[in-house]
Amino acid sequence: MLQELKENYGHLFENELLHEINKVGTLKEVKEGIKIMDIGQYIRSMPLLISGAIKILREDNNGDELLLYFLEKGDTCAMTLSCCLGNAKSEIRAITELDTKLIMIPIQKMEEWTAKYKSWRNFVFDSYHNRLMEMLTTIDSIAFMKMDERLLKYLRDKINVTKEDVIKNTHQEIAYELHTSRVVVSRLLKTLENQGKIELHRNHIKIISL
Amino acid sequence: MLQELKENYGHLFENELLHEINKVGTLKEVKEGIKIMDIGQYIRSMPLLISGAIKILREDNNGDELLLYFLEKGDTCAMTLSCCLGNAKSEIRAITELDTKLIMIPIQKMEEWTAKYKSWRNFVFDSYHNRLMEMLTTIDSIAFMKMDERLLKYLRDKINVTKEDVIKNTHQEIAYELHTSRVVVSRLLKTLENQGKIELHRNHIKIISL
DNA sequence: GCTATGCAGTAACAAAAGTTACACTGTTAA
DNA sequence: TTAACAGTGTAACTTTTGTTACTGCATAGC
Repeated sequence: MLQELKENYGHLFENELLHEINKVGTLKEVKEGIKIMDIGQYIRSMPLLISGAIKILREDNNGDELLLYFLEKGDTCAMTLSCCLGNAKSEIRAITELDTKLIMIPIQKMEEWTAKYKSWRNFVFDSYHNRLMEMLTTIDSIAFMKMDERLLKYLRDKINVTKEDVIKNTHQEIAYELHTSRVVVSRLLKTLENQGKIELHRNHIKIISL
Repeated sequence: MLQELKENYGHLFENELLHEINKVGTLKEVKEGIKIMDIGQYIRSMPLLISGAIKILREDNNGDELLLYFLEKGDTCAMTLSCCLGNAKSEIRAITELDTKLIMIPIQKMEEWTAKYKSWRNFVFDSYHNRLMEMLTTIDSIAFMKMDERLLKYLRDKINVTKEDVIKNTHQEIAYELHTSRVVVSRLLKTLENQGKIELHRNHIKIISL
């Protein structure tokens, strides 16, 4: 684990902290599509992403979903940080988008390290900053953009995360994450296909140029 | 200023920190309707709210606005915190909603106090937490609610902040903050009036029961 | 092979929101 | 006093999004 830690967090944390993380953290490998945190669940540990990606979703009372953003290598979940401190329940759902490696750190260490290591404080503040900025981007999307633009952004974000030119999702799944209906997604995807930007296939979408 | 500090932040900060704030902070009184921070502006100090309220707005490329949330007594602006650390520009606009008293703290103190005072760290983390939660609420509104519900929530939030039963805004101003059109706001307000929930007047709205 | 099922395409329609246009009414400024 | 203007009410219309319904097609399981 120390090897992976150094590769991904070596530039951020001093050696002493890296060794502390190595001592108390546990490496977890999670397959794609696994729910690793749900709304209302209590949070006992904090994840540091080593590889892969996690999608963060919000849900309303009716069970309607919305994709908020992705977490990637070097990220941590600011929502988790946030909830740790308040000893509160999770407000979001987290599902692995890819096969993912992460180091789980017991929340007790949080406060200790925040006092002890400046690099840890900076990391935590940076995480909060990044998440606030992502949330602003999300708000921009749903407040200011029409569904066709939002769909385009969705496709772009997706290939950015997966590093592939094929999106393996059904129209229904995309509809859930954008909080719209399958028919609307099919309609808009079809016009993108007519514009030569994508190719539609059963269960996957080939990206030509976005 | 020390008096006001103790009243509003005495339960949060130890005496030593209160005195430090008193030493380096400057008390500012700002009239209602003043823009105290704009998008793209650099941030040099951090505000602690003593009284009044500030509304935080987001704007897109076309100049379209959206109200994100209000800051009140005891709050600080997590966006400011966030930008201080990154030495970045403001991503939001801040306008006083009421006559407002605040203490401005030079950003240099931020890091020093974060290392030195546990209570300050907790305050900063709490602020981040609160802001993330507000952002989630905002996302819930625009993603899951129809315009009529959003308008109702807007009116409720407004009277919560101002502690009055009269909202002194034109339909056009409300439309800007909800990012919709004046006609739509007039239409929805009229149905609320027909339901006996409000009374419409020129330049103000009387709240009956929401 | 056949059938059940899930996925995608499409039409037709409904609802919500946005737009344009214009009338009316207080208020303000000349 | 009168003209200009800002704020509001409302109708008519368009656009966008959501809904329902039905089709065909591919695949998995029998």
